[in-house]
Amino acid sequence: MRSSELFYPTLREVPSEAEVVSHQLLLRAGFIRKASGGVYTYLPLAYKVIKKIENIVREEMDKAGGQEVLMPIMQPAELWQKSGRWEVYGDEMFRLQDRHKRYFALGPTHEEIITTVVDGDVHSYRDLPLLLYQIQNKYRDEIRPRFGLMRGREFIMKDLYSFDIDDQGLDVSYRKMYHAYNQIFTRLGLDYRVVEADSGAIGGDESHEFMVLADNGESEIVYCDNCDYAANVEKAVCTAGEVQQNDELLPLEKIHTPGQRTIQDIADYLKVGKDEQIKTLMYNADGELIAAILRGDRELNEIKLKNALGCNELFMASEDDVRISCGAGFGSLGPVGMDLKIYADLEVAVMKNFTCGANLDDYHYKNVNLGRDFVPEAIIDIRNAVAGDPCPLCEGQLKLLRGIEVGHIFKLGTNYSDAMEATFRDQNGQSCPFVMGCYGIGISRTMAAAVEQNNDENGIIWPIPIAPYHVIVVPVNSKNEEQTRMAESIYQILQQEGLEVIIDDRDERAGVKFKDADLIGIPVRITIGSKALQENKVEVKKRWEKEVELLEIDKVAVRVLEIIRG
RNA sequence: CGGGGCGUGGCGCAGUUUGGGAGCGCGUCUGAUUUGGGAUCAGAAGGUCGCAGGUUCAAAUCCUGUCGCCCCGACCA
Repeated sequence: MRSSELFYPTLREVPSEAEVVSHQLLLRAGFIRKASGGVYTYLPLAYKVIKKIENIVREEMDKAGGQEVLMPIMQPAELWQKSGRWEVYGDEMFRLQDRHKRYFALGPTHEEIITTVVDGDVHSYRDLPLLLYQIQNKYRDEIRPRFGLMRGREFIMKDLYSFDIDDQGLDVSYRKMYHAYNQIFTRLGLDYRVVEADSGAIGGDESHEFMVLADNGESEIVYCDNCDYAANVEKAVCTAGEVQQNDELLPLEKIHTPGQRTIQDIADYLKVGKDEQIKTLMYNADGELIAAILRGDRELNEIKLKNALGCNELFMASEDDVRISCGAGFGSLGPVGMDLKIYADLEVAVMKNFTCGANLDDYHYKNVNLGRDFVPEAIIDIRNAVAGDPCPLCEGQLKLLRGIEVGHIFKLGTNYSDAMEATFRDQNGQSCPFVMGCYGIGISRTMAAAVEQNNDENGIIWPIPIAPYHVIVVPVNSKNEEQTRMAESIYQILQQEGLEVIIDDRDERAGVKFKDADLIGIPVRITIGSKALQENKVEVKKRWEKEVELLEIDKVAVRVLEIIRG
């Protein structure tokens, strides 16, 4: 491809709307343009990358026994009403009406459709397992689209749905996908981790997320420095820690603490450590007010609390509600004498003589002890894991990383097939619901994640497997015929070797060409300049290294192939 | 939806406080000189100041409404 003909409008300045580096670079390098919030056009370079990612995904899905289908984006409301998700999905689903006023959804996902199709034509256990997948646009009216392609309202996704006879079958399908996903992200050339995940609203008992590591990723993950354990912080198992054994229980003491509201306030005022206090958080769980207590320096994990309570809706209570039932405001709450259900974090059970609010404004208790001064409804794991926590599996310590969730695999079980009444006949002629799994990869997000992980101050550094082109040939001076001729010749040779090549044939100064080549992130650059050319040599430079190699012209193709093909 | 901010040539911004000439840098076009890291000089084109009302002799500027965008929070691949 000739630069002069390639449509890649690069920008010198950063568009002000872009905050994160992947968004900035994809805009600056002429990969994407915005149509509307969270909706983008993929220009030629971006679409090449997308297709490369898709093809790697496609190959691994096929290898794992998947069959590709294409499903409607516009889906009738009835299907969603049947599964119950027409209501559940709420404002996040795009809805539209046809001329007959019939409702449709723009598919945010395709469980309903695929389950209906399979139910219609798969009637026997003999036809299972069945693995069907699609790669296409999906739509979610995100509360807040952001970070360019990272969280769009229209995005490209691969979803595979597995249909099995029973849980054992699902285990097999799940493991196939787990393996395929590892193959995929390895082949994409990305640094990633698999973590145990919360399966969220979709339900199911096992779930893993595939995280591309990036410093400013949206998700926090913990991993063990000694074993294979890794989990989303939402899911990471926390342990109780050591009991403070030799401390005696001291008598409860009520202390006047005027104006002291926060954990920090009390730490300063009473000279007690944050880890010697407990905080009391009030939640509304399906309409019932409950208290969650944990060590003063810890953060509550709402997902863990929600899972433990088994409730549908969980949100922080208003201060007014709290005052009515506890008699005090947020800064002075505590479990002692509280008339609500109290859920204590595991750590609270091993603390002794701690400090907390007294349910009376401007008063706190000292030397509170669980069991003696109050009895919780349950003692459970409800805090966020932090770096330095003990690994739940071994003697190691947990470390913290940030990542971008690019893949997520779920065991759905019979949640959808039950709702959709999708069944087959087993060996005994019994009608059974399909046992399902669902396995997603955010294709467009993966492109953004790749940029997020691979860039420097000059631009993108594409991993070779997904680079839009392998090589860019740059004659330094476009007016120099000898250089131009040599550039054209190398361009031809490399193409004949099956490489994807750009030749920068524009009448631009060398600086402009170098800047653009770096910005769009082509892995290998071949520079043809006068000095080297006199010795019959050209420069080969890898995008991710500073050094250049001076090579005889007839050695260039071999060297480039070596770099690209490994 | 709550909080904050922004809409002015393609991009980045000033001008709005205190109403009266629509400006700057980059980019684009023409010509010349340049050619190893986003050149220089000379010239040129390009804007309903997001949109709709209102106030005023006069509105980018003041008022009301509305649309869009960005950031923080709850949601998620």
